Amino acid sequence: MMVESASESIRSTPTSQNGVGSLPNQPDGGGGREGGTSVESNGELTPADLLHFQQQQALQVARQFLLQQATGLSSPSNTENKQPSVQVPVSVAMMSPQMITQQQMQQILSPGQIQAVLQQQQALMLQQVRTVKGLGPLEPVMGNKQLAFQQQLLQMQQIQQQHLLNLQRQSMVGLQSGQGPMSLQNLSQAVSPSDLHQLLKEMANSQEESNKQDSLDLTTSITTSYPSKVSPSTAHTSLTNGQSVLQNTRRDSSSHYEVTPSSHPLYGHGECRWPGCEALCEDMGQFIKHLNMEHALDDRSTAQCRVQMQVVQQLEIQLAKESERLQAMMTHLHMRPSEPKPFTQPLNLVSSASLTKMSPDNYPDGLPQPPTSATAPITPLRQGTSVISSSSLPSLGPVRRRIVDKFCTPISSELAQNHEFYKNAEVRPPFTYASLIRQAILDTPDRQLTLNEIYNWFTRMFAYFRRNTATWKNAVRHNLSLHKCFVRVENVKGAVWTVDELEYQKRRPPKMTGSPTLVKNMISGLGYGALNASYQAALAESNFPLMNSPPLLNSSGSGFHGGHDDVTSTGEPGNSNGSSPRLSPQYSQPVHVKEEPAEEDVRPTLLSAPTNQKTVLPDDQDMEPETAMEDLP
DNA sequence: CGCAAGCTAAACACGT
DNA sequence: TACGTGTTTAGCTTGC
Repeated sequence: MMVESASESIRSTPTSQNGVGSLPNQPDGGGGREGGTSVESNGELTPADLLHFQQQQALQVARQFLLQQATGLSSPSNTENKQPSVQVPVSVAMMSPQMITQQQMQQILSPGQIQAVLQQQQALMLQQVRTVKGLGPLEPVMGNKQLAFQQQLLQMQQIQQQHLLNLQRQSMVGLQSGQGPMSLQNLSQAVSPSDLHQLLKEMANSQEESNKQDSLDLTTSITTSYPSKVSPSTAHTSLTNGQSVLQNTRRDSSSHYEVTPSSHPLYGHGECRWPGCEALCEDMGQFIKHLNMEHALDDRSTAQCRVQMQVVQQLEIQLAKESERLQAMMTHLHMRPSEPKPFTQPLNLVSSASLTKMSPDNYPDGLPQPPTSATAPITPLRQGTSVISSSSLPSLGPVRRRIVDKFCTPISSELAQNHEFYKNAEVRPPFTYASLIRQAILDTPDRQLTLNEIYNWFTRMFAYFRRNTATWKNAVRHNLSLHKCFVRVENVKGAVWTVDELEYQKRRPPKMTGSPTLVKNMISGLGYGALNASYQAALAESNFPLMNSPPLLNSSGSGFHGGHDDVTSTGEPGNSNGSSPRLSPQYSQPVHVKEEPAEEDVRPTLLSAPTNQKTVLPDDQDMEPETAMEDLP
């Protein structure tokens, strides 16, 4: 059977090899057409954020560049000279750009090491990029300076990718913090405008020569494994948006995207990047033709454009909102961005280690927040995947999801905070199908959904699931059938699915227990009490209604479903966390659980879920705790 | 290395 | 017959 799906396997394989795991989307990302799909998909989100992020990223790079120069470690001219002196594992060099911000590196490594890392990474990336592009080895023609700039560019692209990933993952939460100690403003203050301008200008020039094929689409870089898909133009474009200082780069002449013979914002890697279109175009000419024919000014295009505008708008709004929140959070916590803390890593690097450094309050958003962000970066780190592989993070597979689960990201919380993001961005939500299905079901007042309604919820809530329907729908069905926690009930309107909360919870604790390290870290870091407290606080703060409402206890079974389930799994596996006995079987509704793969079913008798077997749930209402939280838009 | 958990693919049964 | 819904099985990957 599997054999037959050779092509499919192949498609997914690459992704998994990347350490990203495979997603329904993955297939798309893997093969030809698919690749376009994913790429394009991401492209839909980026426009808005890009503008913001690229500014920051560019600034960051610029800052780094200046920093390096100041340190005398890596000025364009001496790039090759000094690096050999410091030995840095290639893996580190490769990872750093993706996983660690320069600040972090600076905190962890010595200047020399940092430089070495950067250089190694740059060299590697450069090589890879060139390989990808079929450019072959570096052309001798390119002077040291040019080379250096190109490297800087690559670095910038990597950073951009990283940020985009973070953005997608965190839905822009704490973006600025993610930048590290130095905020945009700080940076702009610290670095003279002229320096930045100069740097960018030069970078643009050098890049222009070497990267003519790159598209403007950042998303591509995210989805694919190509380290350098972000063309300098992208950065510039974005830059022009914010810092006036940064304007006047190569693109200053034109405020709009110009269709040069070599690049077009809607064209990249031989594919049309028009939302929803993945048409293959061998060259720019063909693309232009395609563009004019397929995407002419008509109702459809107009509608798509409108949608895109909304996406951008929403993202911008969310970014602003999240930034503001972060600001407030940091202010409240007296966290000084520039404080050189060993582990004040950007959110995306939050780990058990960093957690230990934080006080319970450090995460107003509670654990919930980090999880998402943590997932991506952490995964690669742990897995030691290369930068390249991690670059395709947007579509993390099982690994990511599992990690998230472990980090107890309350799905509801995550969703609450980022649902707009997931709704518009084709980013795979960092949750398992089971948790999503559960969320979908719990989101309804009745706590029961037909299969089709579940499908609709998926597509409504996640842009990601508007593609590859066959794949994920199959997965949904598979999950519904496979997991005991999902109970099929013959209802008036047919068969509906409900969640057996108890069963659902049952399967999670083991995980936590299973990973003593994680648990230990978390415990040591915050202590359960603290953790719980912070988590609750986070819940309370979370947008999710559910969070605010019911005390954990009530939620015991189903109530807390959303955030809680994950929470439970994480911090307080029933056993350890005495504070929140939520999981304790309080519901004694006799619902029969699926007979299936029952694990060592503890006592199926107690079902928290409003399982209405064969009939409409009478007491669904009882589960109000959940209902309360069900505010999912 | 083995196991568990997840994901994906696919075959198959049933009902509409 | 086509399609939707459910169930199952199998292969893979990843984390512990």
